[in-house]
Amino acid sequence: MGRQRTKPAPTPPTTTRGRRTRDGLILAGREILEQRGWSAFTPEAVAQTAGVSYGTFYTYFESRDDLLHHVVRSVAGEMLAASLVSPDGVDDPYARLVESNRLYLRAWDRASKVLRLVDQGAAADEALRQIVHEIRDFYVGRATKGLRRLQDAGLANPDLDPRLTALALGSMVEQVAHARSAMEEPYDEDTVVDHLSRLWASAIGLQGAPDEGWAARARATAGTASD
Amino acid sequence: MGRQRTKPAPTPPTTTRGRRTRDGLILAGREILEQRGWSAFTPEAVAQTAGVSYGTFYTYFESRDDLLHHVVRSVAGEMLAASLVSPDGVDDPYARLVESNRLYLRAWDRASKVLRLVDQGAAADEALRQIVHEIRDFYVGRATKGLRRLQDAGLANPDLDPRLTALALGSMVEQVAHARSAMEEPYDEDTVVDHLSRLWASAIGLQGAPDEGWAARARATAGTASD
Amino acid sequence: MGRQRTKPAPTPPTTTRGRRTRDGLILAGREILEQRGWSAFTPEAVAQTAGVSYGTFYTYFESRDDLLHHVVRSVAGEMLAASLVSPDGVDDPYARLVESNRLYLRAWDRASKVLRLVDQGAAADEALRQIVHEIRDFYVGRATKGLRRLQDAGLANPDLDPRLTALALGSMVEQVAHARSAMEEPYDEDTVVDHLSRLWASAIGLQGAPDEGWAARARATAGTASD
Amino acid sequence: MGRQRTKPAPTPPTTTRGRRTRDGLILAGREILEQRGWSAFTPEAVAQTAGVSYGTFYTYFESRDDLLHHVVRSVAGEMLAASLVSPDGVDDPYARLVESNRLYLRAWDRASKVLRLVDQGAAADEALRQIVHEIRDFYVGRATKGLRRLQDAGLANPDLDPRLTALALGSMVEQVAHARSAMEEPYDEDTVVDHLSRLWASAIGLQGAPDEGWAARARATAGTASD
DNA sequence: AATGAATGAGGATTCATTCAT
DNA sequence: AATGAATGAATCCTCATTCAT
Repeated sequence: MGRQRTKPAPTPPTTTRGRRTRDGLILAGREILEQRGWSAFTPEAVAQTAGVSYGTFYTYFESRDDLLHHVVRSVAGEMLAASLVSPDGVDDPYARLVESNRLYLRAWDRASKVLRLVDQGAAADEALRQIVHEIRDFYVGRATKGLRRLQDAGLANPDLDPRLTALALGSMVEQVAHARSAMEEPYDEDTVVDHLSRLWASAIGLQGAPDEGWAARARATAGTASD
Repeated sequence: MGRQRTKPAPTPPTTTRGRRTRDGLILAGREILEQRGWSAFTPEAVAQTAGVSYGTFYTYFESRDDLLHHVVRSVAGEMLAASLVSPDGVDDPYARLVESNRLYLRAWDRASKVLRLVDQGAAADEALRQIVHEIRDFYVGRATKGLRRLQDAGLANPDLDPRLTALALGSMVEQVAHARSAMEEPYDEDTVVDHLSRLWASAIGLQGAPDEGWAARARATAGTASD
Repeated sequence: MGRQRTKPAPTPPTTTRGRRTRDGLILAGREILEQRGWSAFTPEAVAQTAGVSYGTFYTYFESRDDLLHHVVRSVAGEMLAASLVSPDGVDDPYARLVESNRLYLRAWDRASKVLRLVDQGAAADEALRQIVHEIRDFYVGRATKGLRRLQDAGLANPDLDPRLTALALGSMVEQVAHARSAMEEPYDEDTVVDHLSRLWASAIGLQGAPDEGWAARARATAGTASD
Repeated sequence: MGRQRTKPAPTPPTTTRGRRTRDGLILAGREILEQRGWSAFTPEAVAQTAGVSYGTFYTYFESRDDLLHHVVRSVAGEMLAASLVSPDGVDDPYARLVESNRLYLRAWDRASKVLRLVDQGAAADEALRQIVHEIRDFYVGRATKGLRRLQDAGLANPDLDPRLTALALGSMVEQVAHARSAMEEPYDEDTVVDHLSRLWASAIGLQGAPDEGWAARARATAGTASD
């Protein structure tokens, strides 16, 4: 009796061809967001980039926002993948830090463009903003735990609030990743990872980190000089 | 013959009332950008928020992008003001670092929302993106010079690339400012400034910084323990 | 904090010009519905018929359905007006019946096209269908009361269910009005009103109605014949 | 040269299975029109309701309008069947009237939804509207002939125009059928048929009809009262 | 200066129909 | 004969901007 009024809600494709088209659209959408920004993210542009016709877009997505959801989820998935890879096989804390920073730098590099659009309120969708927050929380949470472990082991400065410190140093990585991708002549990845890791290590007073020696030498020199 | 002027090309207001209306529009535009994002930044919404009628908007601004220019310039001005205030009267490097971080934290807090929109390519206007880059450059440039001076004075780790380090630590402050303003229960400002400053100081190995002692003590303890 | 997401909801015009434009759109919409049916009822066609530009439509109406609401309300208003005019000053029940039928014939004539579209589910809007039902109910309700009064006064057949009878005879008027307007060569109004009234009167056995004599004469004749 | 055929032009199904699928689609189309209106009458919805896949629709029908044709023809067929059943075996005019009204009430009940859609100009197809007119004409024509016969036999009021009267009373039946099917708690069929028949009979002054006596009694009473 | 109505190009979405499998 | 993905013209709606008062 009651009349149906909800849109058919595009069904997931059943055939291989369908899945390929759909994935192509998501990928195209992501590329457009990354390279040309929100204002270029139109169904028409996405369809064209994916090499399909205009209406095909709506065979797979309810709306432009629906595609955005899928793109964001795809990006979020990559970020989380970067977190999980982080190898526990390595013993040396500094080496692990370097590895972790490299992964995150890469992950944020690709992700930040898309995630910030959402953050900026491009789409008026609370659920999306939630996803972005969760990613940051996950990232910071991981770093917080790592720092706390080091502090407990007496390998890092115990006077730092682990969470706030993790937030600050994680922020550093995120924003550097973003800034780097906007540069005309970006710093070389190794250089950036090296610096970020050394700064991070020194900031938390990590025992056995590369720049650890400098302070001692400096004090020694200063002592000599002042004598 | 006579010059053909399609558009009246809004003249700067001559009366006090005019100036007040104009400033009100700029302020309204800024508030909307900060609180509701780019998609809410419509001439109609701005006019309504400023409490004037729809058409009045175009009495003062050529276009929506024109207003955006003014908003961005206003924000940029605040950022630069924060830089200039930076007190040279203080002698202690760490104290100056704290003061500087506090000012930037505040400045980025307000500015980041607006500047990132531009960064995101909200407006297809190269000139605007230029302004944003200049602000960042100015900020990083200042920090770079400061760091170099410290290195030259033997007060900071000379093995760090000054520019990349300044970029990284400046990024930390910027992103923390942004993250803080998005939090439900933000950290208290003093706490944040304190942590950022200590992390910054430790990261560059600043002589005489609060956490300097920890490394020595840790080594001593470690030495004792291993004996 | 919460972001606003409801459409501005077009404000009623404040100026005379605005009101004129708005009324023109409603009128144009009604004419299109009456003359060219639902499928021709597009914002573009309405605007063009009203002699205004495309976008002006949306200055006054949220959507095509919004305009339909206004059109239906306007039609409904006319139907009700027809009911209220019905003169109580006339004493003779049959004369009043004729007057009433004439008014309803005219009212249904114009209204039926529009109201049936709604009835047919052109717009998926329950509220509209409700309005149509209310009009019919009002009409039938009036006729029901009139019949009951006549029955109580001994002037109409008391064996008839007043409501069902009112529904049936009212239906007759409505459908005749509709059928007439669809004819190539419609019956003349006076003829139709005369017939409807006589049929209605005879159907309820109204005392003093024009055809009352026939039955008696017929019986008399029949009697004579059979004699 | 060879005939160019853009479209395969659906052939009538040769297999039993094919016929069943085709009939299922027509039935599904009809149900959708009756229950959910014109706007829900999409090839997709029809196919889904019939339980076949999307593209199968076009295996059997050239277009949506093609299916509509078939549905209308099916409905029209039922209406005509109702007319033909009308039993000439019954002698009593009133009894025949009752039987006829019952059949038409049922037939219009189902048919009116679909036929009115066409009438409303849902499909921009003149041929369809023609079919609807023919049905009404047939119906009214039958009633006209019946009435004329009664008048000639001295059994009905000869002062009524047979065609206009048939139109009016037929309209009554049609519209009551339609109104009844839209009611929450419809009147019971027997009650409706009884009332429609009595009203019809009284309206034409049918000799020997149930309410005939009332007028005489009323006059008698009135006479007595006035004495 | 101020107002608010008017404009129309641009963008999102629908859906009848076609096509490859 | 059946399937469901692909197509794109047609349509609804938005909103930056212009204009008459």
